[in-house]
Amino acid sequence: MQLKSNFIHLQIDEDLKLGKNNNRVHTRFPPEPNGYLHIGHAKSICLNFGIANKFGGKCNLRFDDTNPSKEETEYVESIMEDIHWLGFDWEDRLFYASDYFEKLHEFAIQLIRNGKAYVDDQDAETISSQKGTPTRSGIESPFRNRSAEENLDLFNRMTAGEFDEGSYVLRAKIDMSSPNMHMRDPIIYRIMKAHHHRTGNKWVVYPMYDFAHGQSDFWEGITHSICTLEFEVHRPLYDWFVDQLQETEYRPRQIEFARLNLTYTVMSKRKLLELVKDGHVKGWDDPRMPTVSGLRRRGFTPESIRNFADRIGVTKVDGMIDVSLLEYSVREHLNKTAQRVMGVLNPLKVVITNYPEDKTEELDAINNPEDLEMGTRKVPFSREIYIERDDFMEDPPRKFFRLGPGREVRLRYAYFVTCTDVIKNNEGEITELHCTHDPASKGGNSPDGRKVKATLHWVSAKHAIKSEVRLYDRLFNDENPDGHKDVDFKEFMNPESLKILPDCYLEPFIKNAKPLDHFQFERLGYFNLDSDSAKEKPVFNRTVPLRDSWAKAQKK
RNA sequence: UGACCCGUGGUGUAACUGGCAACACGUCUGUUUUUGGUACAGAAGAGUCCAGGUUCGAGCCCUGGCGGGUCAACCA
Repeated sequence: MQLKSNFIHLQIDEDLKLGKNNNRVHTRFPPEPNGYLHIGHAKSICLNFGIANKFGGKCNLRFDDTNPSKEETEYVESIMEDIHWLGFDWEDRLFYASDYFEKLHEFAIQLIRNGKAYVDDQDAETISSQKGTPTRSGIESPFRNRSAEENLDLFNRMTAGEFDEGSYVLRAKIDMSSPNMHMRDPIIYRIMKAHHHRTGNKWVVYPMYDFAHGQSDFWEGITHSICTLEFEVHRPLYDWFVDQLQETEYRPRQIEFARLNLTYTVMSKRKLLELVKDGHVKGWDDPRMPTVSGLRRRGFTPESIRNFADRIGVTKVDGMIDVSLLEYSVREHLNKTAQRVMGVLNPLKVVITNYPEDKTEELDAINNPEDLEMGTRKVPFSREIYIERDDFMEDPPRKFFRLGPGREVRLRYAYFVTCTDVIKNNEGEITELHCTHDPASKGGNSPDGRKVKATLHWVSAKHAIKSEVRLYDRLFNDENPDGHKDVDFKEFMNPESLKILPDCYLEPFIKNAKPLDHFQFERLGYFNLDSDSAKEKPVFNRTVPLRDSWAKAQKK
């Protein structure tokens, strides 16, 4: 597929034209392993790996693991799985910021020697108060001007574990009166006596993001370091550190783009973690989550996510994308590829009164009208079947084309049937329908050329596979759940985001389904087999319903 | 009362070094159809935040406003 061009591609073109970095293009995707990847990360992954592809370059995977208190191996593993599933590969270029702890530490010492970094004894609160505000410049720390020797000694003792957490930090010596807060002597090393998922207890001092990121880029030979908009103000600091390292023409360049915002969803890892930890969803891969693992379990395909990422484009405009565009992308892909099958979600029994009791016929059904090469299958038909309750109305309104008393409709791939009787229980609820079929219409066409207005899906009662179907709706009822200053995003949770239908009937074909297999249940939507399935009871997730112009018309 | 960034149909993006605004989704109409799906055909919908300026000509360049976002974690 030809990827849409964007402003970053244009800038890279320009860099190439200028012959920068020996015409190399090298990007990286740098997740912090403190949570699962979400659709916003997918956008970034498609961007970074996509650039490597387009320009014949490379893209590294680098875990940004400089904060041991939040990072875990579980996250590392899920992230790698998700990237591969999305269809991208870092080959042999798997890195960690922690790979550079040694070099980073040496670099810090070099800065100290050059009088460009110093140890500060003050606590967090004091340092913060001296930082000033965006509109008022800061004041210098009383420890700012001690000697390189003293700084070196203190930093070594910090490293050796002689001090408590929070008692000392190492700061870059830049400019306390800079209009850019990030240049006001940023902290570059802090003491943390925490177990690191890779380096264990080797270190008690850890570099901050700003001190690790650009340097890691530099050492990996990254040419274009693409990140989200909120890091824009960090760029001067990124450049400042690179200035200290640069020894040849080679230089990485940071470019920022707008992160993805989707309607009716929250995207911050902190909030997603909260939903998981507090049990509002069943885990990171709950099919209602915007995580890659959640989307996968819900039945989204990598292709559809990649197409979505391409469709939404890449800019610096902080916008909000309608989830319906994501849904469109899956429908588009699944329409072309999904095996069709018939399944009844809200069953209503129908007895074909003029069909023999013991007879069963095997009818031919097309597996995918969009791809005839997928062939056909046999669907069993018998005297008792189930149809969708919504497909019958006792007193149908004008535009209702489906079954009603005395009406004739087609049962897909089977027969024309006419409703003769409506059976009710004592409460007046419809429990059963009696119909007659026209034997001449076998397969779904009448030789006399008679037309019917509707085609219904159905399942033979005695052959049906009973199964559970889970219907999902948006997790939040508000378009922008975390966009309200005074209301917690959880206030907007949709109590009906999950509806479980325990007694659905599916045609026998789905017996062979494997977890994650995609199907279109004809006239209903796209579904896939959930990992919760048991042999006796399969469980299907509804990925997304089909477009439904009847339902839409009804709303009016 | 600082710095940086952003401002094109309802939404998201286009418009190469200035040449009377294009595409996708959505919406609405029809056609086809053994899925009220898909496909196909067509329509409506912005004059590019505002005001000046440069120019034969500006969404693109300049100036000034207005609106929105980001930045004051020993998070990333």
